[in-house]
Amino acid sequence: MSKAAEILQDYGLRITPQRELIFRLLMGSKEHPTAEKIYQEVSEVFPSLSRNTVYKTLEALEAKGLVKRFNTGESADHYDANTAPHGHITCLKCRRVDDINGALSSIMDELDQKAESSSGYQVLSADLYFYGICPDCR
Amino acid sequence: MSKAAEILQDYGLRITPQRELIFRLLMGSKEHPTAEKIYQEVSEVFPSLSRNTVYKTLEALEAKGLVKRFNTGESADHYDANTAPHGHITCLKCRRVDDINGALSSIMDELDQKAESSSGYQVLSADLYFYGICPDCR
DNA sequence: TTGAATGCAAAATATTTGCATCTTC
DNA sequence: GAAGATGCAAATATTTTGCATTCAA
Repeated sequence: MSKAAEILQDYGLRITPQRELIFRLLMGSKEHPTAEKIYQEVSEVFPSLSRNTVYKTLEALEAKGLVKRFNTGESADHYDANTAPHGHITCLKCRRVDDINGALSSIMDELDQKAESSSGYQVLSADLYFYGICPDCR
Repeated sequence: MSKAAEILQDYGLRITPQRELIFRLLMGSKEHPTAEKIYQEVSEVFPSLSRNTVYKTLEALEAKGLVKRFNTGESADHYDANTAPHGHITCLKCRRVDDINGALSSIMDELDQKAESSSGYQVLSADLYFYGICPDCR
């Protein structure tokens, strides 16, 4: 059984070929694909795949916390199977989205605390989005 | 001439009653309304207002940097006339969105630098979104 | 008076829903 | 066998586009 399938099982999700491939693709990608991108890739393997299944699958994965959905200012949402807290950076020219892992973790706590004390909210999570120009576009 | 109208003029935007009211409403609001919310409020004053005008107006304001558009995970985008860098915090229960002003500014630079050196991007801006439970919902 | 703003209708995009069929457990 | 997943079609929600009319400068 694939790693993806194991995780699905651990989280009480049924293993179907479509679902496993969608999740596997997300786990193995650093590209934060949109639902449409996933649909296009997976439907090459399962030509009968419907977008509905992609959305339902992503919804199920999101509900279990296995993927995270986010938006960088474009129309379509992006999905990410990297569930460790991390930031994202979007290139304003080519629109690619990269992860910022680790580098920020030391400041995150401080950030959360300041947000909490200044807002009066109980802070549960934070999303950090950076915008700029990627190395390739410069 | 209203403050809002003055700013519109300064930025080379024509002053129309609809546009002025939309911008005035955004400047005077701490509620980060959606396009639909703005449409509903402004169409009470101008019953013939079309959504198109709201979107076009927001687009013009955004292009001049007078308002900022963002998304907190819901379907509709929010608009904010507070253009100074600041964070947002969304209540996961009631979905209200508050500003986090000032409190974070001291860390922002450090954050940008870490993002820049870890990603190789040239960082131009950052958006910080916090999620939690607001004082009223606790 | 001229270029931009408005309003209406229709289109485009992304996502969700209803439901019948099929599959996993 | 039952609960859940899939796929198709249609619906919804948000935003954009085309175009004729009106208005601000």
